[in-house]
Amino acid sequence: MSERPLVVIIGPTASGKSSLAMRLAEQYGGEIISADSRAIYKDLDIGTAKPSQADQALVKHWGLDIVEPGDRFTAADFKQYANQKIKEIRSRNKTPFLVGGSGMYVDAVTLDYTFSGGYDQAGRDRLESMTTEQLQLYCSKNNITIPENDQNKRYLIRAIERKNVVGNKRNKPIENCIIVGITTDRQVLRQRIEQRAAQLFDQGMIEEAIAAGQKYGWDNEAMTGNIYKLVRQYTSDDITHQQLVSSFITLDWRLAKRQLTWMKRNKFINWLSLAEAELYLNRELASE
RNA sequence: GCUGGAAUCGUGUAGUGGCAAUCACAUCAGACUGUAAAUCUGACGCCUUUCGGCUUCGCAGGUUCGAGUCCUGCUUCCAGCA
Repeated sequence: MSERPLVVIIGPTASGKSSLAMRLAEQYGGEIISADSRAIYKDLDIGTAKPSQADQALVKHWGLDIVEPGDRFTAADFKQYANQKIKEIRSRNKTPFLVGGSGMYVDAVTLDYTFSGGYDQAGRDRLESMTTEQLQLYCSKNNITIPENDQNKRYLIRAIERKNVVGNKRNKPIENCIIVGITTDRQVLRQRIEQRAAQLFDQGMIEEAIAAGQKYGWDNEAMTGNIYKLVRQYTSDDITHQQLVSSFITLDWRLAKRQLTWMKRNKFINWLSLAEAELYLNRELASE
C-alpha cells in the first residue's frame, strides 16, 4: 500500500475549509494539522474560531494550543512541527490534512521553504529600538539590500538579520500532496464572515478576549489578532459595542482579502468551490 | 415665528480670497521566507496608460484678476428663545 497523500485545504477565513476537512478526515481516517498562526495559542479559542471540542474529539487535531500568547512561534517553527506531524500521522497509516488560512505556513511546508538567518533576542531588541531611517542607513552602510518596501521596519530588521542570504523554496510542491483552495463568491464570503461573527460573539468571544488580555497582557503578538485589539479599545471605552462588532467584520474581511492576495501567487493550488472541492477530494481519497 | 450655528469625496473632518482642496475611517489594488490574523506600500471627484484635460465644497445670484473662503436671497439640518 502506498503512502497516504498529504491533503492540503486552504482558503480565506470563513470559507468553510475546516468543516470540509472534518467531514473528509472522519470518513477516510485522517488527522488534521491546523495551519493557522493564531490557533497555535492557548486560551484563544473562540476568537480564532478553533474547531470545537466535539470536533476535536471526533478527529485528532494538531497545531492547536501549542504555545501561550506571548511565546514566540514562527513560520519556521511551524514547518518543522508540521513535517513531524505528517510523518507521525502517516506512520499510523492515517491521512494527514493540512488545513488553514496562514498562507505562509502552508507554503513553508508544501514548497519546502529553507529559512535563512535566525536571530538572537539581544540583537533583535537593539534593532527594534532603532527608527526606520536608522535601519535604512544601517543597511546601506553594511551593503545589505533594502527591501522593496523600505518603510517596513520588520522587513528591514529581517534583512539585517539575514545578511543578504535569501531563503530557498522548491519550484513545485513536495511529493504526494493534493492542494485545494476554496473559492467563494465575494458576496457570499462577506455574508459568511458576518454570520460567523454573530456566532462568535454569542459564544462569548469578548469575554474570552478580556480574560486572555488580563492573563497574558495585551502587548504581545498573539493579541494583535483582529478581535483582541478591538476588545482592548472596547474595554477602555474608546469604541462602543456596535463599533466593535462592525469593526470586527471589517477586519475579518480585510484579512480574507490579504490571505487571497498571498495565495494567488501560489500556482499549484487547485481552486474549487466548496462543493466541487468536496467532490474532487472524495474521488481522490476513495481511489487510494 | 425670532435669534444663533451648520451644509466640503461613501462617512466624519481640515481649509489666512490664490494649484481638486487636509486628515482619519471605509473601499480597492499590491508587497511580503524565522512576529504573516503580523508588518508595510499604492490608488481613491470624473476622463486619460502618461502628459494632460474636465467638473467640483447645499441651491441661485453677486463682489473680485481670482471665491470652499466675502456679500444677498433661497433650501435643509441643529441649538436657544417664543
